[in-house]
Amino acid sequence: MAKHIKPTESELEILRVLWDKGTATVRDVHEILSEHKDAGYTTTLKLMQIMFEKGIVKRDDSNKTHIYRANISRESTQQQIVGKMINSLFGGSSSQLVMQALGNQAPNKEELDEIQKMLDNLKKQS
Amino acid sequence: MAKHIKPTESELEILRVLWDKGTATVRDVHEILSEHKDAGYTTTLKLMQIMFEKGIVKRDDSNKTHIYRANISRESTQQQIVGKMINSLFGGSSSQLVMQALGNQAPNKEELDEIQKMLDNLKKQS
DNA sequence: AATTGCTTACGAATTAAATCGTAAAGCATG
DNA sequence: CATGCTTTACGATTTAATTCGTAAGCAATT
Repeated sequence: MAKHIKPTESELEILRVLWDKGTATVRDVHEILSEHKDAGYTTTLKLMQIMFEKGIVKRDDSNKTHIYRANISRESTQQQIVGKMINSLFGGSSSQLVMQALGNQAPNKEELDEIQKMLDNLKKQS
Repeated sequence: MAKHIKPTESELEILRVLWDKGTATVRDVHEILSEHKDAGYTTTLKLMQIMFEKGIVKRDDSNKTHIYRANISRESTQQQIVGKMINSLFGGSSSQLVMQALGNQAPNKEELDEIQKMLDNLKKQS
């Protein structure tokens, strides 16, 4: 079940773009990345080719300019990474992570309500 | 203020031992790590020497067998890593991370209460 | 004092990630 | 069809992290 796929830091940056846009060419991705990072076009290309080989992204290569999309979901990736972090950095205690995140950077009113709702649900079950 | 120190995966494993025990020799650390990982003794030694050069750990070398301790706190390291993750994976929304963590692995009753307390505090402020 | 065992130091090899240069192919336009 | 622009492919280099082999020092034991 667990896909054991661990995107690297750079791969995550690319995935974020693909998750946001749905589909994108190498150039699309590169333009967005280069706002905050400077690496050549072929670097982005190469990374996306490697991601394709790994199965992290899919692509439509029926045209000259290939069109990429993510092949792993944002949610499952978040879950994987958060889960690993809970274990490696918080001794398996998710509440420790929650406290840290809340203390770190407080959410606004709507977000607080959302969290409260989730908390109420969990309380009912326990 | 921000120390811009980014421990690697292996360094984090060592830090966890040091945070737990307070002080430890290379052998102490190695014994614990080798329960779950197999790498030679000198590998652990080398890593800890590098961490010393980087300033991540301190050591008392007044005796032949050096005694190490962490030089960055568990809390600040957690904060740094969680903060980075919120930005890179959750678009800056800490509540998204919180929801993910809670859904991932539900805390027990006491932990839920603790989180509730924290939430109440945040609500008062907003 | 020789042997054994544990320690640190340190160079070197390995592995993995990221970067880039160059070539070849497609396609539009003069 | 030649020129120029954009694309992919791919090998090579660079950089960083991890791993290990070997030497040297020190201390206890024989």
